[in-house]
Amino acid sequence: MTKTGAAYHHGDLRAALVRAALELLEESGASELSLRGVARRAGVAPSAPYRHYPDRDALLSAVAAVGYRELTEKLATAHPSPSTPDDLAAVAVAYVEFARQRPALFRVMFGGPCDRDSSERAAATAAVSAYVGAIAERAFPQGDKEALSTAIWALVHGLAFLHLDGKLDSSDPSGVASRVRTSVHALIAASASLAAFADAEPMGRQSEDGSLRSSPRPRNP
Amino acid sequence: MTKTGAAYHHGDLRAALVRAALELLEESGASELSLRGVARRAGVAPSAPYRHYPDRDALLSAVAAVGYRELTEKLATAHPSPSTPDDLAAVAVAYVEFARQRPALFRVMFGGPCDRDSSERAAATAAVSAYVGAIAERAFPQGDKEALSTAIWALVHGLAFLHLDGKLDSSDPSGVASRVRTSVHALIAASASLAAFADAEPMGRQSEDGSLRSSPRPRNP
DNA sequence: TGTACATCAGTGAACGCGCGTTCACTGATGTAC
DNA sequence: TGTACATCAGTGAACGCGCGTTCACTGATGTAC
Repeated sequence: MTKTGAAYHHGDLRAALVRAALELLEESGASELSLRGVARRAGVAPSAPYRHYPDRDALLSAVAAVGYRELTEKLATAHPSPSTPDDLAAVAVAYVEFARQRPALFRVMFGGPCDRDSSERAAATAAVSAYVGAIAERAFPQGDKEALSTAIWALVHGLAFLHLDGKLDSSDPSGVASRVRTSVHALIAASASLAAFADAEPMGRQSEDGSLRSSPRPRNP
Repeated sequence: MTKTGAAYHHGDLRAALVRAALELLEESGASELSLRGVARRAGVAPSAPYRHYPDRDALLSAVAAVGYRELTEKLATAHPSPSTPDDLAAVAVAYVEFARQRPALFRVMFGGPCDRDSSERAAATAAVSAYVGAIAERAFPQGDKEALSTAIWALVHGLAFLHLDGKLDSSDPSGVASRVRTSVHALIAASASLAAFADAEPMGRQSEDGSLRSSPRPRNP
């Protein structure tokens, strides 16, 4: 196992290929990856990858899986256990930032159908879902958690794509961030008001504003 | 101008190519379009399209432009001038439905960067934006309209993509629709409560915010 | 410790393919007189 | 109304390209004795 230098036996070509693919995505900005291109980048014959991946799709799935893991990490770094709206907004900003900083990778992760996929990729996707779900669980202690976590994920995901596609101006990072924060706060406000009504019944003011519950629960005496 | 049959001179190859491309997208489900494939489908030599489009990208942009127009139409059909949350939700459902029914076209429209594009495409994109903006204008008469319209667009766009990518289950159309409705209502609720606070006059009934009531409205004695 | 050998992880040539684009061409159309 | 001719909108062969994948191969590694 030669640690340094390119020996005949590479050592860990499997991982090196994924690394090479990530580099290409990072550099080119284009999300099309060719097996040959990746092999070239890894300094290896075009046929070498077939020792480690049955075909191109398998390699791509491995790349996507790494992307999911890194995204999850980035979100966790933004805030390890978000509970306030500000915390949540910070996580949302991190999500969109990830998409903007690594658009090609993001497209590999989310740009295409995911069927008949590698279990590695499926697992990594599930992890992201679970993570978002957990966040929502904490942030929306009452209310229709599933609906709210879906909504917030979709909101953030949509913001990411609209910026990526140039539908929203993303030339100014801080502008992007504040747009994300504003949107998230708007969505959370709903949950907050619901919570307020749920907890604090006395609340004479605009009580009928309770009309706004997304899933009308008659939790009221 | 031979109306029927394939003469040497096609008549309106320009439009026929776009039509052929749309058909291919519809049938294959894949969003990759090749110029040669489109020409083949239109029953024409591979070089013929060059009479009408400078290159492949130009044709793709034309296709995307048609997609934008059709999307706008579909939204308008869902509700010509949405003002209540239910109206808005109906439009949102139409948006996601469009994505689900024509995933490949949707990807052509939103799947890639949009820079240096045909003016035709840019104009069509702008039209969608404007349309969404106008809806938001009506639906959120007070409050930060721009933020809210961005948020709602992103929410819906994200829902569309997550379903497309299999991140959310889209096997049951009515399930999808109700998920969309719930999410939209949740977001709108925020706007309503914010508006209520903003106006925060003594506030007997929230009479003037008429447009914002979500469906289960007057549930109060 | 040294040798024989199986297995592993690469090589590199070759395959067939479809692609975008170009080019010289030609058939059809429309216009001027 | 009929003819000459320019222009338009196609054809089809050809270009070079990079792709995914296969195959027989070979160098390096590790294991059994």
